[in-house]
Amino acid sequence: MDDKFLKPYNPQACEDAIYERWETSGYFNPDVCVEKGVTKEDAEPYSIVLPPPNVTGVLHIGHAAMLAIEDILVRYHRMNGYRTLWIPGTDHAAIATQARVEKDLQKKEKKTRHDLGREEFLKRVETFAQESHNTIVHQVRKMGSSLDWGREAFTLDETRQQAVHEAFKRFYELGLIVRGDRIVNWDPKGQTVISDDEIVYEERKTMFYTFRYDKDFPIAISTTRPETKVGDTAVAVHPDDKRYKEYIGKEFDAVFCDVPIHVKVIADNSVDPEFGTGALGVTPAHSVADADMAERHGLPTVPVINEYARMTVDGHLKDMKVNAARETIVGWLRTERLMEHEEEITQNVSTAERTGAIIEPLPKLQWFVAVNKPFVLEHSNIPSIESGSTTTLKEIMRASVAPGAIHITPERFEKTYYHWIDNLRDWCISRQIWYGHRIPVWYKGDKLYVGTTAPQGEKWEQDPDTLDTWFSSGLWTFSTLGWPEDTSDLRTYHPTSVLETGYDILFFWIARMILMSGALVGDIPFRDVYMHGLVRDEKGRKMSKSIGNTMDPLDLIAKYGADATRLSLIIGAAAGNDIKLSEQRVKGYKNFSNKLWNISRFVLQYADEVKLDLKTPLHSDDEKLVDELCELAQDVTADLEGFRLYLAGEKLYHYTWHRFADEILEESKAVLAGKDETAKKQRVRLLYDMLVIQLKLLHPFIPFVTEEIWSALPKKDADLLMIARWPDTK
RNA sequence: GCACCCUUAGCUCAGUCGGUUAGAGCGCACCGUUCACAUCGGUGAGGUCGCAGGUUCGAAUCCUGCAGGGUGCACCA
Repeated sequence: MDDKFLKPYNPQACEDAIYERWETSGYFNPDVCVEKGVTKEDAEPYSIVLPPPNVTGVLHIGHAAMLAIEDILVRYHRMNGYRTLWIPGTDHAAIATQARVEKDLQKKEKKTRHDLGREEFLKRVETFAQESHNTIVHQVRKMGSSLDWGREAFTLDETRQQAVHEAFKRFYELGLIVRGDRIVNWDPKGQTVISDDEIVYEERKTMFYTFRYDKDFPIAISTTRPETKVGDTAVAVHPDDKRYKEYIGKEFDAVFCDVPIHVKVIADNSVDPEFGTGALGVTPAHSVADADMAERHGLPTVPVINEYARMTVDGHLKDMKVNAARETIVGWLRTERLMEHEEEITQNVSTAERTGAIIEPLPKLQWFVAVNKPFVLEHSNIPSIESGSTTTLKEIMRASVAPGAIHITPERFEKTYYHWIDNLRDWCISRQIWYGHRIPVWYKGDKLYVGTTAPQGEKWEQDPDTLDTWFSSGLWTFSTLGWPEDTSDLRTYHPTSVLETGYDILFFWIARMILMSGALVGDIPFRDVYMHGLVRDEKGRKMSKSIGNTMDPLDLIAKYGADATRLSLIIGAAAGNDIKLSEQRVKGYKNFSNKLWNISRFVLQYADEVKLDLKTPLHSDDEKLVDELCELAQDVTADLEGFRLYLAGEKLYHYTWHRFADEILEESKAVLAGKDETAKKQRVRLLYDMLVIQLKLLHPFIPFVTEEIWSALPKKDADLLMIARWPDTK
């Protein structure tokens, strides 16, 4: 027996060396596995792309959970002989990374990005991104992740750049990317457009004012934003509202707080006659709903607020911030005795997720992905969409999540997904930031060129904007496999097997990958979606820096080992359910590693003593014990296939500790201390076999300690446990 | 407003989509320990499965309603 068993298991002393052994073995790469006969060339492929962590800093505990889950799936399939590929990568996270660097710049040098200029600023961001990348990759290795590092990708590297340009070009040619002057969500603090999904609604108390534009105006209107009323071009009422019927179609002039306005009274079904006065001022330039109404009625659009959330009208409101303008107008309404009613209401205010600023809806010329526009999908493997048929991106998204295509675990998220699709509007993809994929469009006068490289000839100016970061991450399942080239990786590993991620990112990312893959590859991007929950603190609060309750995965690994950290994130975490993590839990699982260590010590000690011989027949009474373990193996296998990792982990934990150690080993002591040499040999062979099976079953969950024990086994069917055969469950 | 989820032991949660006396971990109480392991072992207490109905031979599990908690989407000016 190896002397190392005389001391308690010490993860810190073993883990790095074990990872090194795995990595140099080359088995993380399926091609090597085929080469060395670990798996067959025609074996079924199994692939996962790692959801790329943002290069904004360090990994958090949620990433650790993600890595643990995916590594379990990957190791399990590798041990089952699949050609198993898990691709690593990182995400440039355009807006988040840029914001992070800008913040540092402001803090340390008191400079803005404009002080440095585009080129110099981008260099800074790239340096930061590189450092951040290195930290992340180190952390990912620490978790024991069996990723094929030779295939590592970055959402902003050269290969992915090509994929992005190609994708943009194809979408443009299909008419799915359009440029338009539409109302967008403008973040006045970040000075960029953001998508609907980057908005967070916050409940706030606001005053709700009811007033008239001027003394002679026949209809009173209500609003929470009086400052936008200088941009009104209509008053809308319900067509059946008797109170206002006589005014429909009439036009009025008024001077509203020093600003001359011209409004027409229109009838529109979207107006709720019960709400407020039943009449609303229509501001086509600063409200999406009003813009829709303006389009229906052919109303003019009068912008009155600019990108800095200041008023653009003439008169004494000019250049005022919107809040100040609101106060001025409210004061004016009161003195003029135009105010009829004021009350406090709670309202959902749209704020930018990244900066916290209140969103200002503004009309801007931007690029959009048209989700409802029909186009011909040349080639399709998506059920219910035939090759060459006319469809829409929305239809692709809907049809892709269905029996025979993508299955989401837990299933309830499928409903949430459909619900979201139904409410989906065109996706604004241009951003006024510098870090990211520059939009592959060039302008010269009124000419426009869309291509993967700059056009020939002089004086072409590239669009200064960059793409929404989700545009490039949407391509992730196939851009990592070499698309748009027709690579063997792409043919073999796409669609990928599973996409595993947190449920908070279902719409941002999953829906977009389905959209991209459907339109560009004509196929689903993955067969299964597995969603894990949020890791919360022991009181159930979200972990956040401001509360100070974050847990650093590297700290936990340093204290308790990667295996314990992994188990604590798996057991008790059913799909889609949040998990409450406390350090005590992690500590408990460290004890488990040591328990397994001591079990091994006990068995190996006797294996030495009786000169273990695997040809020794089992005692007939003992077959029941083997059957019982096989039943467990069957159970665990079924749980892994069904994504019930928490159950599989718990069953193994329980069996090893409370059945195998507490009962089977305890009962064995009498035999092993006895004088019947044959019985002893039989019992040792039994225990050894059972230990080997347990090590294999436990390996995906706690790879380090099992591999470390494996290296000390006198007899085994593989050099490394990571490529040993999964126990035959029959 | 629309939709989804949750409510089971003191705490955190399972209960694999109807089937015998409802389980685990932690915690608690008591006992034990000359050795694989104190990073231990044994024993035990503890549950009207949120509430009220219904379906069924049988319900923690299915249906309806109610109460409390949470999440997503939309949003009325």
